[in-house]
Amino acid sequence: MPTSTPKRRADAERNIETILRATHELMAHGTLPSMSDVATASGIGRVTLYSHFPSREVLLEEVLRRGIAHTDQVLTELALDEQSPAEALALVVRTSWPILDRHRRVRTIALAEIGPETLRRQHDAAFQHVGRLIERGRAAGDFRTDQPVDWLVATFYAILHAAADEVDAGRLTSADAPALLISTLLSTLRP
Amino acid sequence: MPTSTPKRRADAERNIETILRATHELMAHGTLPSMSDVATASGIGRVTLYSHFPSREVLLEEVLRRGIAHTDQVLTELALDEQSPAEALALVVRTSWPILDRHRRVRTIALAEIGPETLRRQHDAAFQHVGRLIERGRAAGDFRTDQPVDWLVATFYAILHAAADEVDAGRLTSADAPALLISTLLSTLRP
DNA sequence: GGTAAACTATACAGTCATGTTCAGTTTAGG
DNA sequence: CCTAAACTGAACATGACTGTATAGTTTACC
Repeated sequence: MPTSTPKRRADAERNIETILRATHELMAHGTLPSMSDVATASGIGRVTLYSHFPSREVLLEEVLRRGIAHTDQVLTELALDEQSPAEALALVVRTSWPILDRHRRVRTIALAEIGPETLRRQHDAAFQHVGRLIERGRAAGDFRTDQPVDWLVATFYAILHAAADEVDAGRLTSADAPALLISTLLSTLRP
Repeated sequence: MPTSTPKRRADAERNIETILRATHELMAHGTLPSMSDVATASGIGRVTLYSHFPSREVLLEEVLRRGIAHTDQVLTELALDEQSPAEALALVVRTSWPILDRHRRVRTIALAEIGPETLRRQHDAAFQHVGRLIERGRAAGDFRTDQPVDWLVATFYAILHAAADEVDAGRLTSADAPALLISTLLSTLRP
């Protein structure tokens, strides 16, 4: 579905893209940017910025929405259903890892500004991929059935984020992470 | 060691206590409080507040420091070394759980204000209890040795926090959490 | 009961961010 | 090439917060 097209001029379109990219960049760097920060970083006037995004909240939400939509698309393209549960899990980890590495801080920063419930709702799409995967694994007898699926999904993402934090702290290299993750995740999922 | 006693009057002492409690309360409620907020919530004048804590940063750090010191003390008193590793793990979970429930948000809120490195340094004390426990379990052959201890500790806390988040989200009850946690944690730690 | 410590309210200075208005310039696109 | 869309900087109004200073009142404690 094409996003509703209110006949924007090409330069406007381009600037919006620039703004969103710059905002993401700033957030990924760890700071909650002010509108002035965004304008400066984008090389765009503050007034123009406001003409595209009526408030900072809207801007941040849009940055988040795009990131999650992107992740969702990538996970969808993996065609997880065509693999065995264990293979699919490894695939998800190896694919999600570099993406997570880029989006993790954005999520944390946004968390402070917009509510956790908004964030959660946005995230649900991505969560569902893992949820389906786990349910399939349970049906096939590969994964444990003595704990709620919700909990297994929650631990899955918690462990993923833990790895990201460990990389940040310098106690783990980004290259070592996937293997370690798959090993730990299988431990939590196996019967 | 008695904290250095610069001859404060009893009412001052009492007010400081009140301020710290109120600040903790506000942070636990999910908001990063301003100095005015703290003063109002404490029923104490803003000027008095400043006379005890020269800046907001100092106040927040002190709140955090006390929380961690308290946790550390509780964990120390458990005498973990006198139990088997698996029993000690269960004990840590059951003990840490209610404490975590009260301090988790404080930590998140503080994170936004003071740097992550300050927070990390403060947290290290608590982490060491779990670190020692895991190393002891490895030596006894009860816990796995194919992953770094640092990683096992990181997953331990990540899973604990995940449970807290699930309770927040209403997908898990606080009462069910400990059993689920112990089960999951043992899965990640067993060889 | 006297004195210094501690508290209070009010007021002020300074900073920073948000969002808006205006008047003027550039540029996309038919 | 013309016009409307898009952009620009400068200025303005507003509000929140941080700290500090002042002058006066209450209270702990010897």
